[in-house]
Amino acid sequence: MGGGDWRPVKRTRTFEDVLAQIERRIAEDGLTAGDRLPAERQLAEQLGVSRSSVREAMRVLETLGVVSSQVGRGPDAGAVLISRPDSALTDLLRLHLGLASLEPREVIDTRHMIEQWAASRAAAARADTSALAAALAGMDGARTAEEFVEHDTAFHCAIADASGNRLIAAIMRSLRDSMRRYAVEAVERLGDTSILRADHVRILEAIDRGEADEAARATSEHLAHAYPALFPGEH
Amino acid sequence: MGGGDWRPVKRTRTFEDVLAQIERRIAEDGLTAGDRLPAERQLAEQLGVSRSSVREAMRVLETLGVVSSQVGRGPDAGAVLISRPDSALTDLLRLHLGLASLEPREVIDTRHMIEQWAASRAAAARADTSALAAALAGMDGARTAEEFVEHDTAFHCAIADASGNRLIAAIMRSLRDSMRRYAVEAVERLGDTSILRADHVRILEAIDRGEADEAARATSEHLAHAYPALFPGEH
DNA sequence: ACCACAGTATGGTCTGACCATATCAGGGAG
DNA sequence: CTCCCTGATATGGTCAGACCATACTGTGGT
Repeated sequence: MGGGDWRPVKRTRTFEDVLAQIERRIAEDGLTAGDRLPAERQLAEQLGVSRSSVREAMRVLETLGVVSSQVGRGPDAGAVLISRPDSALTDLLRLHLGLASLEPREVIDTRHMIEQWAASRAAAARADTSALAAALAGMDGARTAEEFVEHDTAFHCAIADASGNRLIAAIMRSLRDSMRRYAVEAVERLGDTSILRADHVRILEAIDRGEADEAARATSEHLAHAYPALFPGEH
Repeated sequence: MGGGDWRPVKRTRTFEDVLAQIERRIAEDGLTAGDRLPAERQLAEQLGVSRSSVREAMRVLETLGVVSSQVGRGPDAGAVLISRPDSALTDLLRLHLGLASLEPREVIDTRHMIEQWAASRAAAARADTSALAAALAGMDGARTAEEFVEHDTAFHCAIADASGNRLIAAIMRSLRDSMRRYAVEAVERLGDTSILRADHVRILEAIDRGEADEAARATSEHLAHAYPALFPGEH
């Protein structure tokens, strides 16, 4: 073990270099959603790497919800910058739940925290509640548990949207997506959803009146009602 | 344009099939962190696809913090299942911040929400505070802004860890990582960090005494102190 | 018992080819 | 002139095969 001045020939993989270059270009050129990246073959030539490496970098960016690749020709073809953190977060949560490295309880608690915060914020900002009302109406017309959960999800995501924080909204949407299966089971187990409906109305009205504390409280109690159905074994 | 029974030859890309297969295998075989996936060539042969497609799937899983690839030979080589949502979240946030699809304010608010919740939870659970104390000591010995922020980050992440929710902790870590640059600038702008230190002591003691509300309040006020330095332009 | 060295399985990269798709550019029919 | 058909073309998606660097494994010699 000689001196400490050893230097690795190569620390980063080629596709990581490509990623760094693309990220640098995004920052320097001020690219935003909607702008196009060079074609794969072109990018490979520009950076002096193979197309495979460029493709692997593209896959990473696509996974992170930063680009969308379209085949064909024309203005819409190629790699276009987008901004869709939602699906990336959803995939991330789903996989880590599958690996049992995250427990449902942790996801539920996170959702509780977010939702309470969002409801309070939405009320304070006197946000528009038409989306919430529409989701509520959808829940009334639901004929199956799946359909009910669909509109329930829309309701709760609408609250997150109304908070005005897109990061919160994206996390909320991902949490709901990754928990969808559990939610459907819970609704089926519950049977009567009238209590949930009353909760929703209370939340909506609190936001409508701009009562932040009441909105947070109503949300918290609503989730307390829903929890036993989600965790039938616990108490 | 004949009848409507047209069937697409292929709706999903090959690497997406591979991803689905791997995910299915994880679920069915109950694989968890530490288990190994088959080698790329072997997987390609098993699934009847090219190695490139397998590699692209691997890149996705790696991006999501689900596998780690090691070259060479032996028990530690190959694709090993891991569970590291942190880096994936960090990359996601950093890129979307760079795309200007997320504003710093949204990240800051999210952090505020999380930290308040975590402090309250940690206090309620009477969590061990030795990690917090250690981080606090590190801040006292810090000679540069970078060093200070380093230990400050450790302090706040320790609170998130103490909440017992790994998802929250992962989000917290990612938020801090993606905001590191701003934090360093803020500390340099602030100069005197004695106020921050007093805040930290107050938070730590509240958690130590199990006073959840006081812990949340102290955290909130601490962040209120730090905000002006983060957004010097606003008021 | 130890060590040096060839063997080998692994991921990382490159090349070149072919396919499917979607637009684009012309040319012919009306 | 307009409309539609058709071939050219640019794009991502996939494949096959090769080579390299790395890191363990086993073997044979000391």
